[in-house]
Amino acid sequence: MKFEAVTIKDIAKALGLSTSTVSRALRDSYEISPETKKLVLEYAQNINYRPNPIALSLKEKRSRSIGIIVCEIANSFFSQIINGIESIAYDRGYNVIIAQSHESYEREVINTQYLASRSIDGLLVSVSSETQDLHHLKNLHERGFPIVFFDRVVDEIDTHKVIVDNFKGAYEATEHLIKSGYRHIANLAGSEYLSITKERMNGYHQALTDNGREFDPGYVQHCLHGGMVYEEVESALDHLLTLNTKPDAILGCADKLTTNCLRYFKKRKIKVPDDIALVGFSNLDLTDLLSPSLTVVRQPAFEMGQVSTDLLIQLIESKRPVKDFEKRVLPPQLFIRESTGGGKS
Amino acid sequence: MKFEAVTIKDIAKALGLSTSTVSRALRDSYEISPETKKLVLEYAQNINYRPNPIALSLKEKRSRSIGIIVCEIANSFFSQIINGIESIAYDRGYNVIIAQSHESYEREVINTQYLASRSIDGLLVSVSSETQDLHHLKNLHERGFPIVFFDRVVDEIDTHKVIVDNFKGAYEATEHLIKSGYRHIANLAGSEYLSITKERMNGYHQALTDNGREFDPGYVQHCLHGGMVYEEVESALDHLLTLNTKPDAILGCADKLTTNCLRYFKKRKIKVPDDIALVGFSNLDLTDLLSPSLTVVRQPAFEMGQVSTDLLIQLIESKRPVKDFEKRVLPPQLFIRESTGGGKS
DNA sequence: TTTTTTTACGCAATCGTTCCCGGTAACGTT
DNA sequence: AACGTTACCGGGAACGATTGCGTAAAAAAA
Repeated sequence: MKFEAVTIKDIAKALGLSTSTVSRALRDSYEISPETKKLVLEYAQNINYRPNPIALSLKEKRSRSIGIIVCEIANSFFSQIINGIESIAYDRGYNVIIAQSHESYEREVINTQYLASRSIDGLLVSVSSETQDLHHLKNLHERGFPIVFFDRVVDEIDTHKVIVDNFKGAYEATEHLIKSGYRHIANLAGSEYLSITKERMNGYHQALTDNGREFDPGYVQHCLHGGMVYEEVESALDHLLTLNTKPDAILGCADKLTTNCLRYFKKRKIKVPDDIALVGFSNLDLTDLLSPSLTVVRQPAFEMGQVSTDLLIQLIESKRPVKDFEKRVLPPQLFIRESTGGGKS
Repeated sequence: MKFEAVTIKDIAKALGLSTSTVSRALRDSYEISPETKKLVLEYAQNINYRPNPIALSLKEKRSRSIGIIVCEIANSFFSQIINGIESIAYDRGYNVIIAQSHESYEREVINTQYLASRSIDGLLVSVSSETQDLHHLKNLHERGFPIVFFDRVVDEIDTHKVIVDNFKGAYEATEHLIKSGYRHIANLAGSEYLSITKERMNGYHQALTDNGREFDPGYVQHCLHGGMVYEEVESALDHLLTLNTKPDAILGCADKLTTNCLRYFKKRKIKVPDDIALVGFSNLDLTDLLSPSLTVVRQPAFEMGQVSTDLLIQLIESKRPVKDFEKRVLPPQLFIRESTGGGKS
């Protein structure tokens, strides 16, 4: 079942003109008389002519679309980022194609190749939890393909990057726990390969030492898939809760890590914050409605999407190769609620 | 900064062949000798040749991509649907382009036109809350453009449709409330224009009358933007709670309607389910973690995405115009939890 | 040896659009 | 009258790939 669109040729034929003339008339060229222009424009309007973007892409060697690679769109943080990306991209006349890795390295590679072969003009990437090897992206980057990393960035590739101050976020969250009187703070961390995991780990570490606590590696548990797999969280917590001195507070370093942690506690009837406190990185819109309401580090996701897209489009539209790359750091925000014994709200 | 891809011409030149030969060799045509094939294939492999999909699209008059129009991807129900769509689409070699209406009719129209002009092969649509006029879609449909509606469907356009049994979902939820002893059940409904609103309304109505209750229109409050705007929910609830006989239970007919309802109760310190019970349509993954845990009608979102995509691709790949359209109805599922006085879980 | 068939490849058109050329009027300048 | 300008428009190549058709050489059949 095909769908026949009207082309510039149809207009030319109908009006007894050449395609060149029609094309120029439509683009308002000075070489075309006002009468002809009017004629063409009106006719085009009538039959609802739309230029074929495929043909344009072929000619201009650009598709005016950008690819996004994220782990999961069913994740508030990333869907908010995508909204930010969209808001800028559409304004600047770019289309957006989203691909999900579902935290799988393999799918990330496939998606990258797929998007690259779809002749997109640039790529916005947040790598998967599993990703260590970066050849799939390095390859593109070396051939001059515009890439911007956001949130989960990588050191090995030199290009624009947009992140939040994960160090600060984790630092403040940890310090808040300490100031609230918690003594044994565990870190439920994501994949060790991720930049965000390391940065948050450092913030956690620093907050501990700055406040005269010692950093105990035994209190750190990594979940490779960042909480996507409940069993990973379960076994991490099982481990933490069998330690000699059980932690009395937990820092959840990702959205699903935090909510699954809460789910675990609920299942075991462990009271938060009475038995154990919980603070987590989360961009969910309803952490205030959870039981108990969650103290969270919230990230400016929408803004992150906007900034990344702006940088990417700069890269795409730059006449000559860009060599000076920047790293934008956005501030996170701590919301104190019941799960750390904080105020109701 | 452009990115030069290797073309079939480059291969032809390098190997001293014509482009036709190279093309045929790559497509494994019988007209090409085994040696030439091997030569071409190996060289193509070496320089990492990928056929230009834009050129292919132009030639074949199809882009192997489908458009999706939803109100919001930052909504579990829709992001789950999108995952379902993706899972089928990618398997069948289709790309997916997502556009959000944000419940705005205007943006829906713009997005439709945008997608249509992007030469997508078909469209998967769930209309916005505001949508009444359907010219933008009718237009395409009449010109033979493949469209499949899901969730929020429209009567005026005859094509494949995939929905859940909203009547049943609302009926069972309402009946559950009645059986649980609630006497005055209000309906916090979405936009009056939406099919799902009407169907759920009917289920609610029928459950009341089947159980010897009378249907009181005063207990029905519509929110045009389906809970996206908190103030709409607020004023609806304000109204309901000033009635002479206040409702003692509420049926929230959309995800955000339900969560914002809960937010309202929390703000006013209204106890659920003691002061008032709440059951809602929701596909959130953490309704079990809310305070109180929510009794919900859950919809098979992923499956809905799969079925819709399958039908759309059938439409796209059908040789002749399809005249026989089907309406698939998927079953919803009721999960009973604390918010209606139900079991812990 | 001649004719026919097969094999293996190239030429050129095509998809929709843009844009470099080139061409032809009409008009103005010397 | 001869030439230069300007205004306006068309021809055709190009973008990357596919494909129907034509054809040379090689192989098979006569």
